[in-house]
Amino acid sequence: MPRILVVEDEAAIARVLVDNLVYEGHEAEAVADGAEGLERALAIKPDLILLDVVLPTMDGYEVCRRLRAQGAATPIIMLTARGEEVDKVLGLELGADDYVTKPVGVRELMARIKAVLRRGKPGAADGAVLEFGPARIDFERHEATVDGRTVHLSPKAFGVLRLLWESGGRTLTRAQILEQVWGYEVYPTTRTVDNHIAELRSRLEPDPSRPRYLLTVHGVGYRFVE
Amino acid sequence: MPRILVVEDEAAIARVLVDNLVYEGHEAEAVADGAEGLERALAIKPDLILLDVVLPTMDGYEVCRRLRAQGAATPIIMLTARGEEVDKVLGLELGADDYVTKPVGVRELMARIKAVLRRGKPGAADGAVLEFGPARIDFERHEATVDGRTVHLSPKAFGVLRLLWESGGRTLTRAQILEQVWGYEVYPTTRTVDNHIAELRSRLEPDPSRPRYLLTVHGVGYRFVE
DNA sequence: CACGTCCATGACATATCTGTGACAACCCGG
DNA sequence: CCGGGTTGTCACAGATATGTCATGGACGTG
Repeated sequence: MPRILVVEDEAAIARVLVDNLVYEGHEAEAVADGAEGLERALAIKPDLILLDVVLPTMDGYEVCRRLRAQGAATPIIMLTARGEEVDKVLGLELGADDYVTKPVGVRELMARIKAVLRRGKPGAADGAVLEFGPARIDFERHEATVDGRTVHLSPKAFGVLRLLWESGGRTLTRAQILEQVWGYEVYPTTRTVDNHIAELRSRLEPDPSRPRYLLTVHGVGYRFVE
Repeated sequence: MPRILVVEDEAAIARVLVDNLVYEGHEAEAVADGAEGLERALAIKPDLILLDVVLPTMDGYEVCRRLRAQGAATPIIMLTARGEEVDKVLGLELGADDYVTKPVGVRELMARIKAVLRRGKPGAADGAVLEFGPARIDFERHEATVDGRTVHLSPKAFGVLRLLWESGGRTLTRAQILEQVWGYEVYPTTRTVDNHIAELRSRLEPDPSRPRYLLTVHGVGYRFVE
């Protein structure tokens, strides 16, 4: 479960953010000033930081800079008031991964958080390449090859495979897969997942009728083993 | 240890840059205006100069031009705001070795610095020519030829192609392409990207209806393979 | 001011993806 | 070995995404 640190001095805003983050299934914690934010960030090593620019004791820019100076690669989304010097924020994106202007719709913010988290997933930056058997999948390039020949995979298939891979062998239910790959809004039938699994098998498994990597866990869901 | 001069008037950005450079094991120094930058560059003969375009007293273009006029071969990376006159930087043969648009990820910038330093001096011509199939694109000169015959490419098309090329085969979404080539202020429809891809294909691909180099990744975006 | 280039937009045709349902094959516990 | 629930497979049609083209406006030039 992604752990998110909110650094925001306005209590009302902080509360809204934390509530929503928790509702979305994240683990969220808020602190109210810059120095404390920096400290907590280093202590709990969150997966993402929502960082207000205007803060007591130390402003957001400074917190961001210091974190980076210490080599922290944690994704950071800066929160700026509208009309604030956007250029400054943008220039400073030399450290931040995204920025949003307040007031911001919660939904949009959550979407950006998802985007940043996904982007920062293990391997997203460098070699997001999965190899098993004769297959080789480069998620960065959206390219899949089997025995050197490129095979075509649909976007959804890529998504499912990536999720299963990133889950490191754990079994996921169809509902979990739908939630992760499709999103929270649209819920197709769980049978739909089967189809994409079938696609993956038929194109990647050496013997599609006898899956060796994309395994069915009867009564539960699917899992991927390298 | 490589010595790097940063010419950047916004203190916050300069600080971030210097911090990161030092963190990466370089020797870094920053000055805040153009005239001073020119002076320091001649005085300390750095191994690389990071040069902002917008500067007090003398803009980056001018600094670059004057340095070259004096025979300085120091590699220069220009920092421009997104969507700013990239053409100018590239086309005017100012003698810059690379350019990056702000905001830029620290990681990417450091990578480019490393690349430029490794490249040594011959720099300029080195990385700016793309050849694939019958096509040859010289980004320095804004010149494209197919089978020896010159073909015309619009500035935007050049930008798109260069971005895709520099992305080394990664798939970029239309939004990413817009962000990088157009800038963050103006957001044309994502369909606009399609048009420029179409232009590139119709002029560079041997068989425009069956693209071999400029590939579509359905549901995601585009990528370029040599 | 007329001209040409560049470029964003929209409409349309086409290609591709996706969800669904039906049925067969399968698994597993009685 | 049987039966109920689960999964594999397939084809189809609706939904989406993309290729393509024409239009008109913006801009710079002569």
